[in-house]
Amino acid sequence: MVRAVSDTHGEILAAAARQFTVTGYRGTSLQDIAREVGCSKATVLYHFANKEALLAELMAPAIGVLRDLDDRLTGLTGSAAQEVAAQGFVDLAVRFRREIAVLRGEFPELLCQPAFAHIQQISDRLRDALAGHSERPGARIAALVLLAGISEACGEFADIADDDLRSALLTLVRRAVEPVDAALPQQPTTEDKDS
Amino acid sequence: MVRAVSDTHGEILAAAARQFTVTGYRGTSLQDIAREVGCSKATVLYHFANKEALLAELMAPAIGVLRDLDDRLTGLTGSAAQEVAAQGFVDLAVRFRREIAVLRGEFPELLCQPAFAHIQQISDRLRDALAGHSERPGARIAALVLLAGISEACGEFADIADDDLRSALLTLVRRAVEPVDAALPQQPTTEDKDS
DNA sequence: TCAGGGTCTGACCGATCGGTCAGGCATGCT
DNA sequence: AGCATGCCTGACCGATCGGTCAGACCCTGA
Repeated sequence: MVRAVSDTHGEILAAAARQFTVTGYRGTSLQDIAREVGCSKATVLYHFANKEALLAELMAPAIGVLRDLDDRLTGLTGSAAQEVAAQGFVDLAVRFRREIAVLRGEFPELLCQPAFAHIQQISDRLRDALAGHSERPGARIAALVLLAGISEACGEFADIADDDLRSALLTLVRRAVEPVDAALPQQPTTEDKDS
Repeated sequence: MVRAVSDTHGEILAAAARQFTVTGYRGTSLQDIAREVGCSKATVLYHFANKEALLAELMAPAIGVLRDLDDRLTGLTGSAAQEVAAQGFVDLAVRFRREIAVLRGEFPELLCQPAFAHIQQISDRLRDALAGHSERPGARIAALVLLAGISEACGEFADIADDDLRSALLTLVRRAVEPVDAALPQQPTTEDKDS
């Protein structure tokens, strides 16, 4: 039967999402969330086992998409990996701007928790793919800067439509990433690494 | 008289720098810092008025250089502003990787405090300069992503020499930034949304 | 009518936070 | 000797954190 008389669970989730994006995970207390919802802190902890579980449920969709992207990257190398990584990550960042913004600055601590332990490895693989699996410092630096910058920045463009932001970010990434294939005729680098 | 028998003040500063970069400002307690130094928490608060003062003294050199860069940007427009902003910020980011990493994720809250209130405005001007003072969303997005990404990423390259990191970042920025002059001033923009 | 389960709450807990304070302990000056 | 000063500390404070718990308040089905 329809039980939508009061969707407290959903309201808590929504309030947490709002506040996490503004003040961060650690910077938001269960009290703050309860106050916005208009319930008690105990009610928040009735609907969610603990604060971490609240965050986990909030991030679940984004993490699912991230995992899908990770799967699609397996086996790809060179510019193919770069293009899939670029498109996939930009799309993910745009769609889940808010969720990504939640993690702003709290990655190191959050990744230690079991619920998010695997994200570090996925994002490492994503960075490698965006660098075309190149070992050149320039490629690795560019990939890291782009991933970090997009994660950090996409939360600030709440006023830009998804499609516009996506195309702008995609052209930026394509322009900024070191082309791994086309770089070969350019110049022989000091160390020769073939992929 | 040289009284360098025990430079507790400096030791506290060094320990705070180390811990802030690892666990962040909020994530590091005065107790943690005192433990690493080998003194009591009260000693930390004897040498520094409060936790914020500790952070302020830690960031002072970086903030000074940032202010200098801001001064050098006044009056510059177009590609000249872009180039000065790029060189200045990359140099600053490389020299003060650790200090910048401290602010990771705590910008919104820290900038509310009076000691750091002006940084937001400076970084806004820096972003505008890197965008060549263009109003195009693409230029603004690229500038923001680059600034955020470099800030976020430069702390992770502790193993790369300053000169190498600087040149890599500079080529990345020059490649990624939207050239403002090449698009010639006031183009009728036959197609601005279409791509 | 009553039993029972889902929902919600105030009161409370231990831990930790940043910060205060009175005083101990050297050292150097008069 | 007496005193001042700089450095340091343990004990303590109020506030806040995440989390627990017994019980109140529905609503529904028997």
